[in-house]
Amino acid sequence: MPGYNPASIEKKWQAFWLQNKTYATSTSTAQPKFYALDMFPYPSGQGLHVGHPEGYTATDILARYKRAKGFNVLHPMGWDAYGLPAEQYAIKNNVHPRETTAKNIHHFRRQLQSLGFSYDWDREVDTTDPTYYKWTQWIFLKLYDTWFDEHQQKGRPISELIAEFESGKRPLPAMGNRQSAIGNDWSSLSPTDQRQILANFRLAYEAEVPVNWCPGLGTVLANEEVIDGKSEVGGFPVERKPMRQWMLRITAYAERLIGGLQNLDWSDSLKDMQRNWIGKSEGAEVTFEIAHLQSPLTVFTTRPDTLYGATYMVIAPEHPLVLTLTTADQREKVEAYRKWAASRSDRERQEDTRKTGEFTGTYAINPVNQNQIPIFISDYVLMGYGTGAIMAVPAHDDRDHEFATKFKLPILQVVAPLDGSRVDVQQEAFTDEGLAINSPWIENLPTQDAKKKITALLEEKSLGKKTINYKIRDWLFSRQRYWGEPFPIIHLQDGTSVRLADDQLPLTLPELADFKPTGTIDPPLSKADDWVNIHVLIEDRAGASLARVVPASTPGAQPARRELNTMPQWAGSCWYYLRYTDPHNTHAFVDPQIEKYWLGSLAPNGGGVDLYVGGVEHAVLHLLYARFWHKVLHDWSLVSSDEPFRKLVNQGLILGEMEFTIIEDTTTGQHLSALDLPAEIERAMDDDNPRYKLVKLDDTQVEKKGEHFVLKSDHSLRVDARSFKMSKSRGNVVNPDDVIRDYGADSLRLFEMFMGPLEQVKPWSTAGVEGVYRFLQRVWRNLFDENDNPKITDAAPDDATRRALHKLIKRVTDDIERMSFNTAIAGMMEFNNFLGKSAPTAGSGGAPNLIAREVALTFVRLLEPYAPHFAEEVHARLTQSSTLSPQSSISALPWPNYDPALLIDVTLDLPVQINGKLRSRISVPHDSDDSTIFATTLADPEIQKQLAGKEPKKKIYIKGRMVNLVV
RNA sequence: GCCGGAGUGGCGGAAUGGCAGACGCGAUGGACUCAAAAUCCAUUAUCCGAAAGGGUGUGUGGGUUCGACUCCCUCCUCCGGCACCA
Repeated sequence: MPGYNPASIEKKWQAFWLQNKTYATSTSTAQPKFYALDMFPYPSGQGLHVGHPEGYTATDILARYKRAKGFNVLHPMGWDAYGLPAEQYAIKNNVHPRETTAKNIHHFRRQLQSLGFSYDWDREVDTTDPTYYKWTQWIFLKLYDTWFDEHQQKGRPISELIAEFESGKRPLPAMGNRQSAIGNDWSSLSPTDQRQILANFRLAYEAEVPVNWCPGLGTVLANEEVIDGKSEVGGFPVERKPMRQWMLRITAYAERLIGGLQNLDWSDSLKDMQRNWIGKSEGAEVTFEIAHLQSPLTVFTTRPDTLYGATYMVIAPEHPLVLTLTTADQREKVEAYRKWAASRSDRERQEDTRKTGEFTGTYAINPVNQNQIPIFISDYVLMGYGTGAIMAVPAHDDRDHEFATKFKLPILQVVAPLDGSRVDVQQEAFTDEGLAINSPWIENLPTQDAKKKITALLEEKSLGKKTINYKIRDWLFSRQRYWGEPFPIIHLQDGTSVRLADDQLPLTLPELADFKPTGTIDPPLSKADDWVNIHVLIEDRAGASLARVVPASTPGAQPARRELNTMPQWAGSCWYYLRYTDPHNTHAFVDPQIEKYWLGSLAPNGGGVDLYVGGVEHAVLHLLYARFWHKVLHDWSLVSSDEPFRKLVNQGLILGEMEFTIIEDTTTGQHLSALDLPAEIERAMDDDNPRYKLVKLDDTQVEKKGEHFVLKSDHSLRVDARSFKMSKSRGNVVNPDDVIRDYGADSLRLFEMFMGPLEQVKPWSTAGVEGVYRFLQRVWRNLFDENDNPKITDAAPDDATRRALHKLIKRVTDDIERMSFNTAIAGMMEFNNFLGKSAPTAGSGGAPNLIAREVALTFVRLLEPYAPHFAEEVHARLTQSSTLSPQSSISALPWPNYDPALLIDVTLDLPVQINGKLRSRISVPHDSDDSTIFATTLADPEIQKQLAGKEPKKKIYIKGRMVNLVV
């Protein structure tokens, strides 16, 4: 069958590309480089959905374009293959997660290859491969061996900290109540004590922390993985519970993680999401003495200027001083409140924010005026933020106002509006900035100045200090799961832990027949007895301990146990972009020279990945975690840039096809609008045998009336017209395999790029896929006759065609550079329509003109990044290569250049406006001077009619664009 | 509530200070066909008008400008994120 037939050509070219390694990245570092990175997928059992090809096509277009521009392009793909779903599936179906993972990877790889992406498949990485996770463990140990020097704002080797302790340059920190026993001589400490001290500094440390324990999954979850008190995966309830966990000290890097955002080419919204997550707020800590008590209480506030308005104080129920502060007669009530607050889940707390609390019976002394103010406990104050205690200023804080009103506490105004207006703070808190009043130290100062002055005074009198707080908490880094990277950590009998020696990596995951959760807090790895119980020799490395696993019979060997937790799924994705640059290195996670070439600051654009595209769902977590690891590696001079991802784009979600729906009452056959459904109907639809059902309508049954869609047959019935997120339950999921089967990969790629701007949310449209499919058909028919013989001539193209072609080159090139793919495709469609007019297809009447070979080849060269199989096939047919070689691929052709002289039209067709309204148009030679243009304009009959003899007050000519006359 | 983004035909969208609606979908009419599909041609913001032509029009109201979808201010709506973070 002649004509464009994607099914037959796509397979052929995919095989050709793989066989010839057409898209292999060069190991030479002579050329300029371009690193186009996709967020690697979790290979789920569902396979690809249409959202994947969206971002992947965008980077593929850039990769293909940059190759044609002479760049050495790194465009890799891999698998983020550890993770809960594989383990859940494995437990349910009793297969090893390794098997399902391998199967899923195979499926994903086949699907991606069927889309024609130009990945270098020799650089594939798999986070579950021991040759990969060896280095994940190695980097973890780097974090373990790092402490954060606040002064230098930099991670430094733990050995340098030891050296500072040894030399006495840094005093030994206190160790709880053993302070006096420790002394101040590092080398006289026992190894156990030394290890305990160091553990307080390491970026990777163990801590007993209240965690989100999810009994349903048998694991703890990060805060980020808990949504509304339920697990993000599976939706199981989550409870708070203190457990020993591995933590990463990401909080130490908070300031640098904020600062680093500034120079990144990321969207503002994405940067804001990261900033909000880190949650920096500047304020002051203020110390309040407690009446009749020795120990003072410190609060954090961002409004120190309202200190005179503090009429009471609140501490969190879990605050360690609660019991000390509570008087005997209040004890019973306070205890009861504490118990009640502890039993409340996060969810309940979020849903019910009405203020509750209890008076402790004790008073604090306001340091600026010596007023005694009552101390309450309440769960609206969180232990995890600031100091877990606040000064309450009900006149100027909504939450304090609500509490004060309920507990009948005094409300004292200390800030007045700037405009002199009156506010009634008894009724409502005034939270804006203004002028300080009733505040002797700062009377009449505007808020900003008042903050500065009172903070300075507090510091002077040792009553407080300027403080910065962050919302971000340390990263909970361990999971009670089987399917993850084991920690290269050994627990000794003295209760301390020690890292494994580098040369004993990778620490491979033990084979377990039964990897189900134990049902207790013990992780599944506790079942691997032989693996867990080992003997080690402890070595001393620059003062730090290191464990080496040895046979039990080895002299000096001591019994020990391995860490039973595994790392979270984020671990492997924190550094995969580095591994792609040097994926087979067995000596290092990446070779320094290679890293420098691909990510170094010597690169023209300042280092990091040149383009990173992925879903917005990773806006905070993955991107924050990866940036954190990258900065630690940078502090070790192991990577040459401070930021990993210079330019980042989030592709918009693809929604399901637009749906028109109404509701049918099945008993009466009556139709109802599906908009604003009464609650009882909505409920009834969930019944097993629903009285009401949703009726989907064809778009021919519907029309627009005013603001709304209505039924054509009944204008009074409003139709619900909406696109929904694709979901199995809605039945609106589009499978890319089906689209490829029906229209081919090129049409899928083209359509996803043509739908609209990459970053935008947009609905799927099957008719739209057909539209781009027809476009490719038309291109084919313009170039080949009904027997697939080329309608091509070697004669030079006519002037108009040449000009149109050069305009197209410029347009497509500029549009790719700014990632405006939809408009580039529109340009190619226009050009093809132009070709169709000059070379009418057979059957349409006109005598078929032949298209110049040069024009056809340049056109498909521009089309290749979007529709590579199609372009290869056309190129091969037009060049009539009988044997296919790597050089015969269209990708061996350079990107065309345009001749700027050809972009200028010989005659200008200028619109003429009078007072900004279009009235006429004139034609002038493109090089006419202003006076010629105005003369032509005034001579124009239409303009003369409009002016009716009036002389324009002002004549404006915008070069090459338009003329405007002001009368 | 706070932060960010967006409002343009029946639909997806184009135009980032200079001809609003490119391109595509859908729709309508026509050609080809015994017929259908496919393909091709034409029309397609809206109002007035037979037409020529003219008026209006980018969520709302105002402003800046010779000129505003585009910049500034007000309000409204939708989407995304955060949310008792002191």
